[in-house]
This record gives sequence, structure tokens and C-alpha cells, in this order.
Amino acid sequence: MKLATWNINSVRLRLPIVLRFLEDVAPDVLCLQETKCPNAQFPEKDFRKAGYEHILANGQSGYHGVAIISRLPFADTGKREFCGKGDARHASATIDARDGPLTVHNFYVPAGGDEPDPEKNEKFDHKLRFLDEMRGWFEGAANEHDDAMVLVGDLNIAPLETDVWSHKQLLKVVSHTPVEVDRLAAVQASRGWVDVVRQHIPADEHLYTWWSYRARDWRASNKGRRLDHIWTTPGLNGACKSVDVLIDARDWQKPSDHVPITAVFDI
DNA sequence: ATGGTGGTCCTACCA
Repeated sequence: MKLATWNINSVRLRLPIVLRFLEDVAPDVLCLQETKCPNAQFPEKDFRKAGYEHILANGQSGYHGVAIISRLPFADTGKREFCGKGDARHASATIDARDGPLTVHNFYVPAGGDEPDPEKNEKFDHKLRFLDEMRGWFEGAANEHDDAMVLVGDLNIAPLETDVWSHKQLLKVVSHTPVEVDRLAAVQASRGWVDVVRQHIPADEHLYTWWSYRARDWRASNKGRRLDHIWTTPGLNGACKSVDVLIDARDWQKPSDHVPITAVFDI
């Protein structure tokens, strides 16, 4: 089973490159973030025509929004609201994989603004509270199919030193500050989540999934960050056979500032 | 130290 995640920064504007990705890479399941699309306007017909008949959209106008697009049917779906804000930042679907049900959680964690101080910056405070709520939810959630879960999405945090172009220069930049890296580690500990991307690509290699639109030449300056992630519960450990970060997608026509990541599972 | 680009939906706000 091939699973992909991609912060698309408007699914309607970038529909052509999403369809190209589905054709070229052919994932079974694609999780999108920042769809910026109300559910009534989600381009379901185009995805159905491409062979993806099972679609779960959790969107809103203008901001945020996530979606799960699948060739495999959903046995169950969910959407959870975090921090009581009404933001569309989570969707989940249980898929009937070969070896049994697999629950996929798709997240768009708040970016957190510019100032990494929760006292001065409400957005950073929201980011930390969102992560705390994620941790608490996974600690308490006994109703899920315990040992077959995948968590993907734009977590807006680059946890490792090699997940950013300069660890030293980004220590006080939101996305790489110790306080948020620690909160993310606590989310990871809630279920023993395994970072399968770093299982396949060693931590001594720099790896990024996002490059700012503001760079004159993103590839030349290469000031990237690894903000997008694929985690699994320990029960799936060993099932992930390969991962891929499609860096070339950053140069596709009218690109997103994030690139897709895929993981192949023998399940 | 600053501003650089790109999205939504029309005026700022967000990334």
C-alpha cells in the first residue's frame, strides 16, 4: 500500500499538479493539507475520474483544510476539532488494507506565527496548545485500532538538526525552537509513534519538504525545512518498505511550497 | 535589519 502526504496550498488552484502526481506516483491514499476549499466546492469529480472514488474533505473557506483521497474504501471516517476554534485541521479514515484495518490520521498543525513566545504571540500559544491536545487525545484514545495507525501531515515543526538548513540559525525561528520540538516529541511519545521517513533516510543527512516562495532560487539557496511527516504506531514497525520525498515537485507548474512524501507499506 | 512571494477573496490576513 502506497500512502502520500502533501501540503498543497489550495487544492483548486493546484488541481492539475495533484492529478499529475496521482498519475505519476499512483498512491493508494493521498492526504492533503491547506486545501483552502469549502467542502461543497471540493473537486471530487476530478478525483473520481482519476480512479480515487473515496474522498473525505474537511475544509473551510480561505484557510486550513485537509482531505483524504483514496482508491481503497473507508470503513470509518472522523474529523476532530482542536482547541475549540472550529479550524479544519484534522481528518481520519480507516482503510481496509490487505492485512486488516489501517487508520490514517491527517493533520495540519498551526504554523504559529513569527514570535516564538506564547505570552506575546497568540498563534504560537495556539500551536503549543494544539500539540498538547494531540498528545492528550492519543494517550487517551483506546478506541482506535491500536497497533495499525499512521499519522501524516504538515506538522509545521522540523525536529532534527538535519531537518533544517542551519540548526544554529533557526533555533529561535518558529518551526525549530526547542519548546515546540519538545512538545512534538511528547506527541510522538504518546503512542510510541515511529518516524518512518527518518528510519529510511538517516538522521545525518539533511532532508527538507518545504522551501519558501521568497527565495530567488530555492534550489540554489536550499534553505529548506522538513515540516511534513509520516509516522506509524509501533505495531507497523517493519511494514514500511520505502519512503520518497519528491523534491522535483517544487519545480512543477505553479508549485506548492511543500513537496509530497510517500511511504510504501507491506500490509 | 529588512523584505522577499504566493494563497484567499476584496481587505487584510495568513503562510
